[in-house]
Amino acid sequence: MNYKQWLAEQLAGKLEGVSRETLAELIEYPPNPQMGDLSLPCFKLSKQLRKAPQAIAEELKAGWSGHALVSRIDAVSGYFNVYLDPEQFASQVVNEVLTQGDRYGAQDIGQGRSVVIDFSSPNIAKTFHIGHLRSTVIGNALYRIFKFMGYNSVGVNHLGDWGTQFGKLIVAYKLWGNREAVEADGIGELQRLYVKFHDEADIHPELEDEARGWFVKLEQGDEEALKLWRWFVDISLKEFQKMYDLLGVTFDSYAGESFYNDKMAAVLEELKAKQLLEEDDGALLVRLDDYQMPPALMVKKDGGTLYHTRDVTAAIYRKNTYDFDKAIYVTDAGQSLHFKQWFKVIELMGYDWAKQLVHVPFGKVSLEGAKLSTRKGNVVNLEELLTKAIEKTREIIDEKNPGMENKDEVAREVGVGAIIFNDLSNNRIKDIVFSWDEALNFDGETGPYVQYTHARACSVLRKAEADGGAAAGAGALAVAHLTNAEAQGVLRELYLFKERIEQAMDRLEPSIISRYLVDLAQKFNHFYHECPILKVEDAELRQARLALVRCVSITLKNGLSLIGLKAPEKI
RNA sequence: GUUCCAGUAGCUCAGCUGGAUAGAGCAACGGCCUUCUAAGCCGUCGGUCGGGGGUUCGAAUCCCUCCUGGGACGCCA
Repeated sequence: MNYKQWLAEQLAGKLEGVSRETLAELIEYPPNPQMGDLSLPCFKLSKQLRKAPQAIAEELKAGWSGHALVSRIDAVSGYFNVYLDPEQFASQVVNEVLTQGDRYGAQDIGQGRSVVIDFSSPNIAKTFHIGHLRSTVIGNALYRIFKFMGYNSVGVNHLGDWGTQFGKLIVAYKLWGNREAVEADGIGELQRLYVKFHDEADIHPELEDEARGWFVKLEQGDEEALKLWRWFVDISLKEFQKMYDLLGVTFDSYAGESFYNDKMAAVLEELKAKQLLEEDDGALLVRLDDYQMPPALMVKKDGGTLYHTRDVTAAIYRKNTYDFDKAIYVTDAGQSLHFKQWFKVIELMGYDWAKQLVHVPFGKVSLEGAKLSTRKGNVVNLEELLTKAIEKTREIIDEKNPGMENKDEVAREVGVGAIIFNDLSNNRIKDIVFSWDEALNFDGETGPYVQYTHARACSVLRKAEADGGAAAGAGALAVAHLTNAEAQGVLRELYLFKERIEQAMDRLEPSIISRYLVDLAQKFNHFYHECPILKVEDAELRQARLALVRCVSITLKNGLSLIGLKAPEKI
């Protein structure tokens, strides 16, 4: 149930010329419960109605004919405040959560339309480090959120699997590498070869020519080059897959840069035919002066294509393949101009779906002030980070819950959860300075805190069942008992879930969910501490509180799942 | 130089796109486990919302300007 909409309907017609839609937009939640559950600030209506805000509020109060859901109304300094009946509210929220279960919060806004989400997109033969983590976890969360909202999410991992670096890698491998070492150490060895190439090329510049030569061979389909390239890709993907498995991330397509090699020529032809291409110093570009942007380079002097070319090509391909309603690109904010440029190119090509393209930028990750750089070795390897988080979790479990059965699994879910949550807990646009202490801190507003709260709720429910009482479902009739401040605080939070997911989707901001989960967990922990559940004598009250605990466990689990975290029942 | 983004408590951040007394967590200090998981709860301390103008009933939020930090700006992605 949507209370803003509901109240708007109740008030519609009471004020001349003010529509239900206008009211729905104006209605808000007061900052604290003493001021009610819903409120209509009358200031904006003041001009239109030519009355003082307080007079409008009074008028609404006087004209209020009462409603079963409402226990009290008031007009206070220009606000029309509505106090919901606590029993009705409790009953309605609890029923809704229990009935919908793991679908609580879901909607069908998308109605099956497709959203293509381009995320993660690591470079082949390079370490998967914390710099790639952001795109991966933000993209994954959006993927899940859109799905929950009725969209057909399509996850695309646009692999960096093409480019001159493969020429270098082939040269380095042939000169200094061997099969055993690469098979043993995977990306680590490939990276070592790549670094060695650069060191050697400083002394022997002719290596660069050789590398260029091998890349040309690769482009022309030379069998040896292709074979090596495929091998490098396979090895890298295998290692990436390990990370994706740990993180619980999946993709529907791994079509990366190489996939578009044979599709760019047609797009260039199209650009030419549409008279958008201009030659400048041997290069081909699309002028964007009219839009206050530098030109988009499409073809280099040497005939090579660029990432503008590839992105335009990929977008057209994806539109044709998936017929998306929206195409989302999750990359760091440094690429904002690039996206603005090629989105404009799509528009200039006459495609009205240009407005369906969105860039979702996020802030930089730095390491205690220094920029992350693979070449300088100034990176935090994601595998190392996850391993440490899992180990630390395992230690805490061994200390606090040594008798637990599936310790390894839980340690993995909580350790990885801590890392994911840490990355999603503030606005994506904010820069992050990575700190081991912070990433491995499990107190306060963290993933483990939310997971712990969920496990705690589950524990209560488990014990209730063991006591022979039916913990679930049956609480509906007695929930009228949930009228104290602590329970109402939890209920209010539970109610907000649906709205928060919608916001997270509209703003493409997973942190809204993370924040929400912390809020809900805090409210629940407060309730848990203040209100005995299993120990209350009154059977109905006990039943009602158990139902509320059930609702919290359901909602926490649903929310955690939306941002890619597991919700173990024991921690 | 042009342009984009950020600036809120000692630190990390929320603040529902203009509403009621600016909220959390961390750190510090003080309480709470013979009782449902202490990865928890309660309390104390902590703020000229970067500065200055403006818009209006009302501004952390919108506009202008300045300051500070970061990013982007034709053949890398």
